[in-house]
Amino acid sequence: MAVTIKDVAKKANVAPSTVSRVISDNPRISDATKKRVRKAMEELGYHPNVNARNLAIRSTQAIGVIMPSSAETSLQNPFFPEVLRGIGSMALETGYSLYVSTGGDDTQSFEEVKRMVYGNRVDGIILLYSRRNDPIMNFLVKEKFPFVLVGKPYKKESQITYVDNDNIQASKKMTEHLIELGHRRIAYLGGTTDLVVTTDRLDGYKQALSAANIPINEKFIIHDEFLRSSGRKAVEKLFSFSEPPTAILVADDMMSLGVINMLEELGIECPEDVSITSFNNLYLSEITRPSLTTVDINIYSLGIQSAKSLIERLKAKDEPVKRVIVPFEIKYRNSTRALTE
Amino acid sequence: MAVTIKDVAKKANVAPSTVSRVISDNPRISDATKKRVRKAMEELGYHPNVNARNLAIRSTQAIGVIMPSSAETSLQNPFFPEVLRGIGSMALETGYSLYVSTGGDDTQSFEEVKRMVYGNRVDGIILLYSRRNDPIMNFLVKEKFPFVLVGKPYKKESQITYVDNDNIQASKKMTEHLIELGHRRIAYLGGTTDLVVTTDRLDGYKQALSAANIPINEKFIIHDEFLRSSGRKAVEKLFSFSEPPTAILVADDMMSLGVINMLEELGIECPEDVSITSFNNLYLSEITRPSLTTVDINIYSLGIQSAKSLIERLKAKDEPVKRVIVPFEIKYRNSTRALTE
DNA sequence: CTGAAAGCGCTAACAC
DNA sequence: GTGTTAGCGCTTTCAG
Repeated sequence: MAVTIKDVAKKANVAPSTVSRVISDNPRISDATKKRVRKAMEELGYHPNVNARNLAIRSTQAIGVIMPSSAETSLQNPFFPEVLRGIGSMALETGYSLYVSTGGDDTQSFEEVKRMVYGNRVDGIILLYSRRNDPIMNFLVKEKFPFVLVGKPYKKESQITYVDNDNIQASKKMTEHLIELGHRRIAYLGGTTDLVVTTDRLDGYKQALSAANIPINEKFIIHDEFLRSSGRKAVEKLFSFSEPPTAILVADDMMSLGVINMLEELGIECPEDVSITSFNNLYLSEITRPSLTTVDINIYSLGIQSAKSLIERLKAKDEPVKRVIVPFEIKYRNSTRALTE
Repeated sequence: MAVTIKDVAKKANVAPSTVSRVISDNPRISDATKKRVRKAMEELGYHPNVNARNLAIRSTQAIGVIMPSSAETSLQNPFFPEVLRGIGSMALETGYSLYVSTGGDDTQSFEEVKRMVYGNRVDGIILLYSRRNDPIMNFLVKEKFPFVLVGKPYKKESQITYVDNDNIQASKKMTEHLIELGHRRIAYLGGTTDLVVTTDRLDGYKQALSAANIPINEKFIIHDEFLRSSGRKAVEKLFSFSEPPTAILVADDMMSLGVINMLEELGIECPEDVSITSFNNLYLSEITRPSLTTVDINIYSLGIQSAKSLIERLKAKDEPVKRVIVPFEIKYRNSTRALTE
């Protein structure tokens, strides 16, 4: 087997405990022996065994990251690698490792989480999505296991540390923008209503309409899986009305791509015939045609902040529950235009 | 602390070793005691401590996944979540966990790998990219640490287990398709030549041209970061020739998006003015406009196979080095058309 | 300042 | 079939 702390101890003529202290840079060790021990470590090519260490200190220096169950095509959404990048960079900086669960179906996802929690694999967890009545989140809460949520909790908001954008506000601002451009018939296309982010964005939309005294037309509000053809019917229907929308607020960049594509098949051009606004500011929203007017939600920063909050909590058990709101910024591009009729 | 194997042993009136045997479902334990022990575990809410187990068996049941250093925008490429999904599903099935390194810069990436390897954090590693003279791969080879590569090794091919498509063939086929469509002036746009996949696809392109007796025009071969504006100059130049290309073989779907976008800004339409073929068949290649004629490289399967190969290797130390070639399939869509002039 | 020794929770001979 | 007993490699009192 590999070289252990004992080998180093022997070579440096000290006790294993001394070596251990050198590793953790304990100030009570004389510089002389420190130097000697380090030299021995060097020569032997010693590297501490993390497992043994973790067992002894009952911690793992690892955090678990839970993606939504991959049944959904959602995983192809570049949102995830991007948060991961943020989380990863913070983890690196603080010496934590990343354990990732990519899901499978809901049951498997849950199993993975149990393994992480019960098996002492990770010290804390970051949940990359928020939906109502999520069994995993309920489990984490029940077990009092440290975790932070990326997104807004469906309930028990005050008891859960989470990192989110102000999606209601962002959506409201975006809708107001459309209104300023002269649009009145504005539709909302969102994904599954299970996700809190979807309903938040819907709320913002409604608020803006109400504030502008535009009646809310329930027929203009559609929830569907727009990535697949199933969404086509919905879009077709939307434009079969005698007074179809002149603008659409779409809840996600990937979805927008799909919607624009469907529209084109129906002979409806964006932005000429209909303006589209979107969310997330994925890299591709800039290079798609038309480039998307979209809300930059700062995905990377969501990752950074969530990792930061979790790690703070792990270091100080009594760290208070907190909410971190990452600012958003609207990117004005070419998928919207003023209504001139 | 949590409930341990001893607690269960006591409660079930057996020795800890018996409990351990029940956990691993050792056939030498009578069904009666098995039942009794399981009941005790149930009642106590016992879950084995993975760290302790790992320490005892000197293994971690975890595999490390190394992404390219995230300096590159490449991480926003949905390729990664998709392989991850494949790897994850295989890992789940076999009881392995996933450790992910998201990079940071090259140095940090390397550090992470060392931590994984030396710290005994993972049993094996999957490298998600292949480039020439990659220090990480060299390190892994030198340390004789079990790993598999997604992509083709730059050298020492016979000593490294890897999972890849036949990119040369795929590229050749695609180029032939363009030739059949009547194109003669075909350009190749690829990413950094560091990546083996880039050069493989270039090779296939060249082979097809040569086979068709079309001289290779070096001015038609461009390597650049097409995601950013830097690529624009290259594209502009390409179309400033008196005889510009009528078709372009682009090495990646995301890149194709960017290229089509640039072309449009130059007033060049796809497929009317220029045909474009692409690689990867990301989900978005179907919903972009025009939808992309692209090579489906079966990303998910690349993930599955790489995990499978690694795990086989981990289970049998003497498992031979192997090469797995995942089949590709060309998806014919709307970014290409026959040349009629 | 440093050493000795007792664990952390589990597995794996080796007995019986 | 099941119990006993050493470890796995590291940390951490407690002495000195």
